[in-house]
Amino acid sequence: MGRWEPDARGRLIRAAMELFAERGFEETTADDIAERARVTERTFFRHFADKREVLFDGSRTMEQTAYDAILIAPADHSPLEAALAGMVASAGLLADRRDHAVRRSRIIAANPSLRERELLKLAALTGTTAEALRARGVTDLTADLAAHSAVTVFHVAFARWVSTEEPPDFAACIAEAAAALRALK
Amino acid sequence: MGRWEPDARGRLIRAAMELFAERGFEETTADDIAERARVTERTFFRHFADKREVLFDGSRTMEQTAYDAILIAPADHSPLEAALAGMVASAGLLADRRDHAVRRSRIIAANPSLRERELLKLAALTGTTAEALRARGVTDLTADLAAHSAVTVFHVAFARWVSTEEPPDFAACIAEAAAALRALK
DNA sequence: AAAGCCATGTCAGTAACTGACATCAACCTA
DNA sequence: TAGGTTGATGTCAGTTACTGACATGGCTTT
Repeated sequence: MGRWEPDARGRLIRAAMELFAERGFEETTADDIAERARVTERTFFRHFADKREVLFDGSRTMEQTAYDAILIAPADHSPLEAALAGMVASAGLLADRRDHAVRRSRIIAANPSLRERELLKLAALTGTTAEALRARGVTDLTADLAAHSAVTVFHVAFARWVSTEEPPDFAACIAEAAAALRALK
Repeated sequence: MGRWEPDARGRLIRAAMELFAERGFEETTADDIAERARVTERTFFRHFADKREVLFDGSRTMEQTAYDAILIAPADHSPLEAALAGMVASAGLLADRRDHAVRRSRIIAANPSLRERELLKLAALTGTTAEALRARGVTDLTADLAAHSAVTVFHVAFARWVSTEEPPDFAACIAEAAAALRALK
C-alpha cells in the first residue's frame, strides 16, 4: 500500500465541491470524487455516510455553536430572542467566507436531493435549538415554535445573503428578517 | 400478458404501508412491494419516482387545498391569518382519518430518510403557501415568513395531534399552536 | 522487536433506479 | 370489421450508491 496521505477528508470535500460545480451532482459518481482525492471509493464512504453528506461537514459545529450561544444568552431574553442569538452566533461561522457559501448554495440549489438534505440539517438545527431553550426552562410547545421561527429567520436571511448582488452583512440580514417576523400579525 | 388489473397505484400504496409497518422501510425492497401488489418492480417505479414517494401521494392535493383556501380568505385577514386558514383547510383533508395518519406517522418517524422526504413536502407546502400570499399582494419577505410560520404551526400541531393519547380536534391543535406562536416575543 | 491500532485498499454483493424494447387489451376510425 | 393507435404493463440489461468481510502496512506502545 502506498504511503499514507493525511487529510483525506479535506481532499474529498474539495474534490466534491469542484466536481459538483463542474459537472453537477448527479453527473459525478462517488468514484470520481475519490479518484480526484487520490483515495478509493470505499474510503469516501468511510468518511461520509452518503454522497450528499460531503457538502454538509460543518453542520454539527453550527449546531453546537448555536446551542452554546443560547445557553449563555442573558436571562431576560425571551425564548425567541435567545434562539435568535443562537442563529447570529451560527451565522458568525460563515460570515467571513461568503464566496464559499455562495458556491455551495448554488450547488445545493441545483439539485433536489441536496435541497432535501439541507432541510434535514436545518431540522437538526431546529431540534438542537429547541433543546437549548428547554435547558433554559422554556416549555415544550414554546421551545418548538421559537426554535422553528428562529431557524426560519436564519434560513430566509441566509438565502438573501447569498443571492444579493451587493452583499450586506449576514447579521444585518438576520435582523431584517427577524423584524419582519415580529411584524406579522 | 395477463389481464390488466386496475388501480395498481392504490394497491402499491397499500402494500407499501403494510410492509413498512410489518418489517420497516429499509427491510422492504421495492420488489417486495411490487410483488404484494401483483405488479413488477418496474411498474412500481413508473408510478412513484422513488421508494419513499409511495408514502406521500396526497401531498399535491394538500398544497392545492391550502392555495385555494388562502386565495378565498377574507381580504382583511393578515398574511399570517390567511396562511393559517390554508393550513386549517389542508388539515381538513386528514381530520377524519386519524388512524391512518397515525400509522403513517409512525412509519415515517422510524426512518431518517422518510423524515427527510417529509421535510421536502413541508417545504413544498411552504412554497405554495408563500405563492398564494404573494397572489394576495403580500410582499416577498413577509410572504416567506408568514408561510414558514404557518407551516410550522401545521407541523407542530400535526405532531401533537397524532402523538396525543386523547386525540383532540386537529383544528383545535392548530389553534393552540397558533396562539403559542403569537405569544412569542 | 512484538503487539496492536488506525486509516486505507480489495473484492464481492445487494438493491435502488433507468432506458430500450416487447406485449396485450381497449379504443377509435375508415 | 380490419387495422392502426394508445396506454399500462412486462422483460431485460445496465449503472451506481452503498455495505460487510478481510487484507495490508505504517506507526505507536511496551
